[in-house]
Amino acid sequence: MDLNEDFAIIQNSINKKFTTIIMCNCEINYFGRARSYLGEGDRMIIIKSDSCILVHKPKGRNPVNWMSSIPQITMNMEIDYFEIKAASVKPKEELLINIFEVYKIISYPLVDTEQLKLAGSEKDMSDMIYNNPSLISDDFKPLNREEKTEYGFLDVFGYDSKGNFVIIECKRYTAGLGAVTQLRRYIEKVKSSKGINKVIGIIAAPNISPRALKMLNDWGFEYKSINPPKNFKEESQNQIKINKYF
Amino acid sequence: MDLNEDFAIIQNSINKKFTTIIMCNCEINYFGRARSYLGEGDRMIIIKSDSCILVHKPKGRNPVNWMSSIPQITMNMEIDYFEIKAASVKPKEELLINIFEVYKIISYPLVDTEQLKLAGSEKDMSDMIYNNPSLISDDFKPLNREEKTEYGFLDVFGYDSKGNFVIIECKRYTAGLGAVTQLRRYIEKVKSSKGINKVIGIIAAPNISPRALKMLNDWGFEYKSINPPKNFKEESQNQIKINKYF
DNA sequence: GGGGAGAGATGCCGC
DNA sequence: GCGGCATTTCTCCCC
Repeated sequence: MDLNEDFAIIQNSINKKFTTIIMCNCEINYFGRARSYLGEGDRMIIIKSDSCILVHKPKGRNPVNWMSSIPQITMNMEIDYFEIKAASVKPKEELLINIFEVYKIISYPLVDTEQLKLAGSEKDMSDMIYNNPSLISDDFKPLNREEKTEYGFLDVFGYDSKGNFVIIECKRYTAGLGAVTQLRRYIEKVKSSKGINKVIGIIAAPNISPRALKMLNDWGFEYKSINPPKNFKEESQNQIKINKYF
Repeated sequence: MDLNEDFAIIQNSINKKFTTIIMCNCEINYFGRARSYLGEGDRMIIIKSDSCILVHKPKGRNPVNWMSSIPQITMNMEIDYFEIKAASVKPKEELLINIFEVYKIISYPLVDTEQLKLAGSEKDMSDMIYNNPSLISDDFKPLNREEKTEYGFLDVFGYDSKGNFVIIECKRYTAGLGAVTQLRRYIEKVKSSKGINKVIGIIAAPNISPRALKMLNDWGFEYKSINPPKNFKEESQNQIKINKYF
């Protein structure tokens, strides 16, 4: 196959909005949020029906270059190569792929109406704690979870039998310094905004790093080892907004 | 092509460590850091020479399922379908793809020795500030950049003519609340560890969110609008470790 | 190997 | 659209 033929096949496939895969020798320039250049080598180019375009090297999990949510992809035939160009206006970005040789092309219309079901997210974790407050302590009474407030995003909050306001920050993986400063920020804001002093801060995570634990202790907060649930489930939606509580 | 033939082609391609792409109808189960299920539909499966495996839906930038750095990929032929299984021990994970129909297969040995050159990262930004301290102020004297210390990762630090220690936190995009708490943590740590009080904290970023700016002002820190450089360059490597300064 | 932090992060959701 | 934040984040780097 010569390059003109490859060019026509690819252009036709993109026009029909088929999933298109090109294995080729190419060089790549990117201008936009950053600037990148990748010299000549073999790569796999994926162009999807929603005009998102990915370039993969022969190794590694992530694309080396990409562009998504762009209005259209244009192609230009030159003498010794052809160019695939993807451009977006906001953010102003441009991806230019010069293709010198094409090894393989796939063009096929894929149909997929299914959506991924996923369990084990941080939201599942906060739901679990909300529905099973004894995981935190016997006298924890949750009010709501996953609530976005002016001072931040509270995973779970409530109060205990001593009238303390309780804020729980969940992490589905090892909690680090960032988790502790996040919790600290929420607590400071709740204290100053709501004018309450009796606030208990808790990190709920499968693990916590040593330095994060030290910082947590220095700030008088608590750590509770909890794993995210990994089963698919339904749960009730009872909620009490934080602003209704005060 | 029947399924047995597809099975053999794919197994052979994986064994030869060729880049392998399969367009097919399949269902997917994932067990590991989370749990996911994706019902029957058309997808594209990418298996690279380093045994990383990606499953893409017909739309979207990110893979719907994936697995990387796994020792090997195994395949099993069943009656009406065949299974591709990727398993890792740490973290304990398993990806199971049941393939019911194969539409297209590519198998090709890609060769790519080039590496991406990239400009415009946060490191480029801190390098630029280090080499052009007047971007911050006329009397800023940088000591080092990108230094990992016991109290955190300092993008750029130095001192001014009044003897203030200056810590700069760079962000290549809009600085948010997290950037401010990060800076605050570094400054608190420097103050308590080094016993110095005259510390100036600066966020250097193209933009800053209103709430982050308010928090920055509340804490007495400063904001300097600086854009990351987007040109390839070389720079000098003169450095002074923070521990040498004190 | 664990921990901390960036990434052209992406994606989601709420204001 | 911006902002805040999770992600099976991934990746790099350093202890």
